[in-house]
Amino acid sequence: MSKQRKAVLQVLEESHGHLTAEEIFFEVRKIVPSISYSTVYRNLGVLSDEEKIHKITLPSDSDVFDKTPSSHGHLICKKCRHVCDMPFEVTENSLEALRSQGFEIENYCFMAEYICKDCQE
Amino acid sequence: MSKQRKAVLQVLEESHGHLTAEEIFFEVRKIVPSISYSTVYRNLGVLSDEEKIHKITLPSDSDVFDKTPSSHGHLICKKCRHVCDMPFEVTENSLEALRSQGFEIENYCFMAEYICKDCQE
DNA sequence: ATCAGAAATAGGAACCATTCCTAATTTGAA
DNA sequence: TTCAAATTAGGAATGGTTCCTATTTCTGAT
Repeated sequence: MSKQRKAVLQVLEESHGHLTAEEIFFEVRKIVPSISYSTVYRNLGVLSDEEKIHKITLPSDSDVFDKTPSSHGHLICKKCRHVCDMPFEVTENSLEALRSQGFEIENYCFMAEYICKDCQE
Repeated sequence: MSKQRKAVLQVLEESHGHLTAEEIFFEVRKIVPSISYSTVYRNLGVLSDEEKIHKITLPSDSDVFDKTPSSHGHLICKKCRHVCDMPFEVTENSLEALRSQGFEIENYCFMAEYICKDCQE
């Protein structure tokens, strides 16, 4: 694994979990200053394909990359756009319901907007 | 309501329900041949704001516009990219579970990839 | 019916996150 | 060590969507 790819993975794993490509780019530059944007994107793609990380496409926002490789739901604050994970059982129950109706789900994206505690003032 | 906006709404309502802006543009041109792309987009935006239609952002695909105005889940075929609605109870149950955990959901997007019957050969 | 202001339009430029291209460099297996 | 395969940096290109502007079309009060 190239030092660039290693650095991309490291930044994501040492983060709180959800970063945009831009955030990753600026963090990785602290480790590999010469790295280019395209290398960050390519490695995020490779790492997603290898299922070491997970790409999340949010409506009207940049993609976000998640250190947890499997699909799971996300909650995003309508005001500050901060992303957090949805409780595991919620999505698990939905998938179970879909499976029982004959839909073999291979991958999914469940994103819900709410207003987080910090923004509720 | 301008004839352009009326035509955009009409095309969507007479469709099976899920069309991209491009598909809408070409259909609407049969009714109002002079219409421009920007007018289609602007009106899709206005109609979404007025909650007469609903915009769906799909990972790695163009946005899709839905004649059903409220949020609901979607199933998209991994091969042919055809979109259909998720059974209502599935998403309703998930939202209920989130609400019971204190998350007041205002809007959501639930999209699951599967392989539809036609593509399963 | 008239006319002023408001709303909407067509067309095209701009935006911007992401992908693609290419020549040069690095990697790792034998 | 060697050499093909993989990867890189940098920048150009892409493409869906939004924005800009001058012009046209409504609207409704007189």
